[in-house]
Amino acid sequence: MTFETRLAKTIKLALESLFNLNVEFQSITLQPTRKEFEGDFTLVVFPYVKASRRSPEETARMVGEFVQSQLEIIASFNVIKGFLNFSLKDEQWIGFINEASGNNSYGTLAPAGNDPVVVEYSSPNTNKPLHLGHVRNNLLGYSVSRILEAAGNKVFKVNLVNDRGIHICKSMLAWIKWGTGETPESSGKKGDKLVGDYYVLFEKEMRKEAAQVAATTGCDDETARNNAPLMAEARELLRKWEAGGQDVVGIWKMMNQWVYDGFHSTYKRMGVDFHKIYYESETYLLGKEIVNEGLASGAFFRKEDGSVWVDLSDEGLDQKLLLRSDGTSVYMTQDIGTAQLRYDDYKATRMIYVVGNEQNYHFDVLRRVLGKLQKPYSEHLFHLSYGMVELPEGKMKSREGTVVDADELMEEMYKTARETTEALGKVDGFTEDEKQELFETIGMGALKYFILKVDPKKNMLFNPNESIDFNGNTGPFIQYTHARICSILRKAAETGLDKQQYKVEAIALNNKEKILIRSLYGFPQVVQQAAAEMSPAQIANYVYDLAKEFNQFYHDHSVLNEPDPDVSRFRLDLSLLTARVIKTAMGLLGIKVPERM
RNA sequence: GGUUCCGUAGCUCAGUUGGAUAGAGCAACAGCCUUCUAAGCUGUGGGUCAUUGGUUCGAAUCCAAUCGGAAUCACCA
Repeated sequence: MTFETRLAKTIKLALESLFNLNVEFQSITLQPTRKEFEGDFTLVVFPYVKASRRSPEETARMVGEFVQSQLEIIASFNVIKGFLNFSLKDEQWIGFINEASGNNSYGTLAPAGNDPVVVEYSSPNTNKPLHLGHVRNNLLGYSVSRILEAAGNKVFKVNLVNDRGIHICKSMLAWIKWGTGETPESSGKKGDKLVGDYYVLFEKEMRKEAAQVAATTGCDDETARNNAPLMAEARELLRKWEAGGQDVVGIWKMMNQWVYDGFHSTYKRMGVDFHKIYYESETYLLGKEIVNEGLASGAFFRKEDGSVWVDLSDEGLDQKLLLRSDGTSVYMTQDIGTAQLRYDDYKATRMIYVVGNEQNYHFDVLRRVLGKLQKPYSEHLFHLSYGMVELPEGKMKSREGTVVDADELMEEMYKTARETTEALGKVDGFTEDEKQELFETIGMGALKYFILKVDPKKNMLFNPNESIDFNGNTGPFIQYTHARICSILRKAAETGLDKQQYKVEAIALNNKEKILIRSLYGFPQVVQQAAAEMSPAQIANYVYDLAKEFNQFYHDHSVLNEPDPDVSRFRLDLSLLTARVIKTAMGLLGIKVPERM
């Protein structure tokens, strides 16, 4: 039973016997006492003054006295206005550290197995390399998966690759027309970059044509683009692909494989992975069947031109297209199919889609459409919607060349980590391999933390001209704190301090120790909360505070040079648990922590 | 125009589900390495929590309106 639970139970008893007031146990909320006041847990008594018919101070004093006399873990209490602050006995806190420092998986739960969750993330197109927006998506998806696992869920990470459609045909067409057989091997380019270049080439040439069309016919931009001869060729290619034309499918497979090879290395460096990869080319037909079922059951309707629609006007939305008049499927059709497939594959109780907030409307419609179909899982879809990464000049635009490429960004982070670390002279005793690994750890740590510390639903700003910081509220700051602790642990192992025992009653906690202990004590709750809200940012902010608190403790008090052997030994446990929580928390963000840096 | 989201220090962001005097980092300035790693620690300055009302013991947090910004409203994905 947690300290809070025991306190709350006694408080409930106090309210009953002192004021004849019966309150819901759940409604008694204790909060950590703010640092500027003395105490560990605070009860706000204002809600009870009506029933007590006494002043807030008097009410608090009476409850405090009752609780202190009944509950042996309480050392003292104080009252400030309507705030009742309880202090726990030191031995309780020390006992907690003693127990938790012996628990290798402190803060996380074992997977229950009966509550499978599917997290879809990444879901790239195969015509463009991954950029900063994808980085946010991937880091969020991976981290949320880890956090849900830590909260006891069985998690399946899946990726749905958008490998078909008109956009792929554009890259293919450009490669066929102007590629002269170029391959990743012959060009030395990464496969996804190569294919992306042909997509850009197509757009460039097509725009030239469109400009001519517009000049001769005087039509608007959009019409001009649709009437460009290259667009007609691309559509023809798509028809051939859908008809299963051998040569087209061959090129398609080859070029997609180049892209997958390229993505694979990007994913690997980013440290993300998947249980299963779905391909739209393999799933896009499934949605049609379901739509036809809906048509038969009357959930959907057909218009005169043959197109199929759902009417959501009774739910305050619009009519939405589900099948084109030529019978081909649209985005929504595909998502209806993949939702069903995923449900069949995993019997998931929750299906989480990590997708940008520009698709909020789409997922709102998807859930309602599945509801119309009376699918049991329609209530269990969750769109984890995240904000865009913006540059100082606004949105990233590929046309203006302001897209921040994922590979280049990671390489940049590596270089900055190397320069900074070497300038500090921190790697003198390192082998070449160890250096490489350390620079990578620090560079990726800085990048990941920078992105994950921001609340997912908010837009965030990235300024390419200012390198991501390594000081202050950053990944390297936290990594550094971990490395410092590891240094203490190594030395303690050399002197044999870690083998000794200590006497609880010989220790009186100081303020910095208490603050640190309370933070450590709160870790499991933070994990649960982050899982409930699917917010890695909560983990990030927690672990930053923890690292800061350790640094303050470290600055004011020594572990190894402490003359009192009991205190020294206890502080070693405190440090050990801090290091472990830092490592676990950073792991939930997909960030490694070095033992030396 | 409809819908959804956002607005907190010069900049980037927190703010524990309605609690005490709104916090960090960066940037600026001033200190701290003979002591477990100075990627650290300490201090100074910086705020009408967009605005106005409402709800109540109590509001950055909840409600309404207004202002400002973003996304979306395709037989694109």
